Amino acid sequence: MEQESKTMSEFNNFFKSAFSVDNVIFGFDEGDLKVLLIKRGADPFKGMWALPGDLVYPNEDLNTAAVRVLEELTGISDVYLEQVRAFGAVNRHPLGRVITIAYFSLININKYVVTAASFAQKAKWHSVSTVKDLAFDHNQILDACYNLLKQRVRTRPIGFELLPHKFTLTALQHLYEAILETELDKRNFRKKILSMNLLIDLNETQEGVAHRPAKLYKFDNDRYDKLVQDGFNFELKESRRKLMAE
Amino acid sequence: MEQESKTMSEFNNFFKSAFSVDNVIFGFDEGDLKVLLIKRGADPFKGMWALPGDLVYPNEDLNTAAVRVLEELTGISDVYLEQVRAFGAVNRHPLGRVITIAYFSLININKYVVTAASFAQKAKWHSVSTVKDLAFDHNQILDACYNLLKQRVRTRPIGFELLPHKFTLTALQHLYEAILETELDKRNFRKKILSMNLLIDLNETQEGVAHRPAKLYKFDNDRYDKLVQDGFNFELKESRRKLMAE
DNA sequence: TCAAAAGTGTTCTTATTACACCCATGG
DNA sequence: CCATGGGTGTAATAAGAACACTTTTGA
Repeated sequence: MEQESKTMSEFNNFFKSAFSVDNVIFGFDEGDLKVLLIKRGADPFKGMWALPGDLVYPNEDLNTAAVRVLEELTGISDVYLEQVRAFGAVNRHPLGRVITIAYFSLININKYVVTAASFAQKAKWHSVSTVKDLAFDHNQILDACYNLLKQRVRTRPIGFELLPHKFTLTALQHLYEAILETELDKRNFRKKILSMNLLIDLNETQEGVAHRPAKLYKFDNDRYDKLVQDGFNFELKESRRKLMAE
Repeated sequence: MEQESKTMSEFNNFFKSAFSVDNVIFGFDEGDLKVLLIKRGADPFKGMWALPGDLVYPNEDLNTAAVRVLEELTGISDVYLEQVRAFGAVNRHPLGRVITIAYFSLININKYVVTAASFAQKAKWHSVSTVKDLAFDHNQILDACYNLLKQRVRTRPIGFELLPHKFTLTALQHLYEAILETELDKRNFRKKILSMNLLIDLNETQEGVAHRPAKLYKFDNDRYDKLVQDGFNFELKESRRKLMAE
């Protein structure tokens, strides 16, 4: 950062801008990857769907602001949250120079509670695959966040963040298939996932399903924390059968 | 982005902040990964080394500002440049609320020309491995950029950006070894690199070296552009011998 | 003729892929 | 007893890793 050569008045000119955070909140439901959007109640872009976000308070860290936006809207905190990048095109905001820092977060959609904020802002889950025409540059932001999610999910075991505490291997596979927009081979998927020893077999099964009940697992946080230090790999490949068929 | 519920005066309060870009400019010389730093001539942090950066002009895109900083300092434009992320801790800048957007760029160090700006700012190349005690939060920024570089270099063929137009396979291997801080097996490295068909054999050799002269290659941009569309993989692994020896 | 780096293949091991049938439950 | 999804193993292929000697040049 370098402003030595600027006069004080020049320097002050720069302080006419603001920054915001926008949060791409992902959830998983009915075999489908969802994103939480709000309907704008005022101009600009009144009536359009937009990513939840807010201006960052003068004495607030960026991450804190992103957590706050999430918490006010969903009632949830303590979730997976990651900064993606800044979006700062000059004309991205009609009311002034506002750059935004994009985050994505992964929540277990069942924990979502309708808060006053989400009610007032008409928050609603949308299938990621069908979202279009968002306010501001939010389509671009969503694309960037979704692309990073695809990459992350192949290289870090963060998919679990989108599922309930107890889940079946089939649910996990469907989650990966939804995020990666591909099909995975069931046996290879299970072999790979189980060989990582990141799942704990709960010795419980589903109840009330009209077929053989599946075993339930939970994610092994302790073991994961240990593995993280070595930078282990967590890579998933798609079934070639489906690729050939295309 | 959401500021519907704020009054105009509240809204204006937010416009008391500024943003900057900081650019981690990497070069490669004498088998060593370098970063271009400037010595600060004024407070805050007078006399300390810092990343080159500047406040973003009110009518300037973030990327444009990053390119400008690079060009003013080095005389070079049209290089590999990528945004890393924003750094926005409340107290990261002593003079006010200034968030910064970090970029990294890769330049062929031989193309670097000492500009008036770089002279005035006492710009100097430092070995990345020995940098310490930078101004502001620039150590943190450098770390983040270096980590992303390590990842990028394993998955995208961008290493060539740091080399002269014509280079030897050994030079390329040394570059990768310097960036990844590891040793690579010569035969496996060559096999892998050549099997990608991203290098063009120039049918030329080094001159004036006191040993068997190496063949010169250049990067095949056209072929790379074609491959990019499929999202091909470009992965390098280190020699296990060295890992075992540790 | 020596020093210094260039160049080159094969074997072993590990990881990935393809693939099909029986099992347990509820209705 | 049927429909539905759960659960399992093996063989073939591909990719990665280990490893050592000969070649070419300038000094």
